[in-house]
Amino acid sequence: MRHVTQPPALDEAGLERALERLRRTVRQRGLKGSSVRDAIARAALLRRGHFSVDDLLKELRESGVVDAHPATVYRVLPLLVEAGLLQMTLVSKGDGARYERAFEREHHDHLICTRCGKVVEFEFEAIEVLQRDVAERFGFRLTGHVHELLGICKDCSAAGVER
Amino acid sequence: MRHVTQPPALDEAGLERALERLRRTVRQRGLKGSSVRDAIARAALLRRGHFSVDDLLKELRESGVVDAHPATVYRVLPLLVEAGLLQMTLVSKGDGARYERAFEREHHDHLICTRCGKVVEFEFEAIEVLQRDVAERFGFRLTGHVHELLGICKDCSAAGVER
DNA sequence: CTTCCTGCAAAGGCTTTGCAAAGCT
DNA sequence: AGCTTTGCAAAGCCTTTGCAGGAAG
Repeated sequence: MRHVTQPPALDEAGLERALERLRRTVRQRGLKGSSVRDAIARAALLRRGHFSVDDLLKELRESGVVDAHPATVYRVLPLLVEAGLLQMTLVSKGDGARYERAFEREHHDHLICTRCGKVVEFEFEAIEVLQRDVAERFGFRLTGHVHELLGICKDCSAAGVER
Repeated sequence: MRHVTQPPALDEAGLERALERLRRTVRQRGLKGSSVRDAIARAALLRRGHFSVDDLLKELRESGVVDAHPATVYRVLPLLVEAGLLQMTLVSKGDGARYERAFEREHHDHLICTRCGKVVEFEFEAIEVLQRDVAERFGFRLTGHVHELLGICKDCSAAGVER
C-alpha cells in the first residue's frame, strides 16, 4: 500500500503527447479538430488535483485563453475521458461531476474525510488483484471501478466531540 | 468471496424491529413521530433490490397507502439512511439516487455490467480487511465506502462484436 | 460542400427550500 | 402551546438538447 502524492504538473512534452492521443481518438471517431477543444484539454490536463466543471470554466474564462461555453465543456469532457486523458473521480460526493488527470498518472483510489473533505490518494495493488478475482469469478471483463473509502480523519476525530 | 443473493423480503417481525430502530433514531434527534414517514419506511424496507426515489413514489401512490409528496420522500430517505435502515447504492450510475435496504441484510458490494446494467452482489471479506488497513494506515476512522466494479458481463461480451 | 463544432437559449431531471396548514407530544 | 412534518409550488443546480452560424476536412 502506498500513499500517492500529487504528481507534478504535466510538462510541455507530456501535454503534447496527451494532445496527440486526443487527436488519435478524434480521428478514430471521425470527428474534426478544434482549437476550443484543445484549449479545454490543455487547461484540464494542466490542473493539479481534482476539479469540477465549474472550476475549469472559471479557469478558462479567467486565463483569457478561450471563453468556452459550459455546454461545450460538457460536450468535450466525456471525450477526454474516452481518450484516457481524464477520469471521473470523487463520485461519492454527489453534487456535480469531478475530474482529474489520468494521462501519465498512476492509478489510485481515494480516502475521504466526510467531515473536512480532506482527500488522501492511495494505491494498493493487493486490492486491485482481488477486484480482478471478483470480476473473473463472475465472468466479467473488468473495465474500471469506483472505490472510495469514507471516514473521519485524525484531525477531525481529535477536534470533534460530537458523534 | 461469495455471491450474495437477493435476501428474502423483510418479514413482519423484521419490519417491526426496523421501525423500532427508526423510532429510536427519531427520539434521539428530538423529532416527532409521523405516520407518513412510517409508511415510507415500510415501503422502502419491503422493497427487494435497488430502487430509485421515483420507484418508491410510484409504489406509494399505486399501493394507495399514502400519496406521499416527492419533497417528503426526499426529506425522509436521509433519515432512514441515518437510522441504518437503508443505504445509498449504485452511485456510479450517476443519474438519480438509488437505495437498498441495509437493515438485517449482510454487507455487500456491486459488480455492474455497463452494457446491459446487470448487477451482481458479492461479499469479499479480504477486501474489507484491506480497506480497514488503508484507513488505519492514514489515521482515518472508516465509516463507509463506495465500491463498485464496472465491466462487461459474459453475455454482453459474447453478443457484442464492438469494442 | 459536407459534416462537425460552438455558443446560445431553452428545456430537463433531480433535489432542495420557503411557506402555511396540519400533526405530534 | 410549541415544535415538527407535510404538501405545494417555486427555485436551484447540474447537465443535455435543438438550432443556426462558423470552422474543419
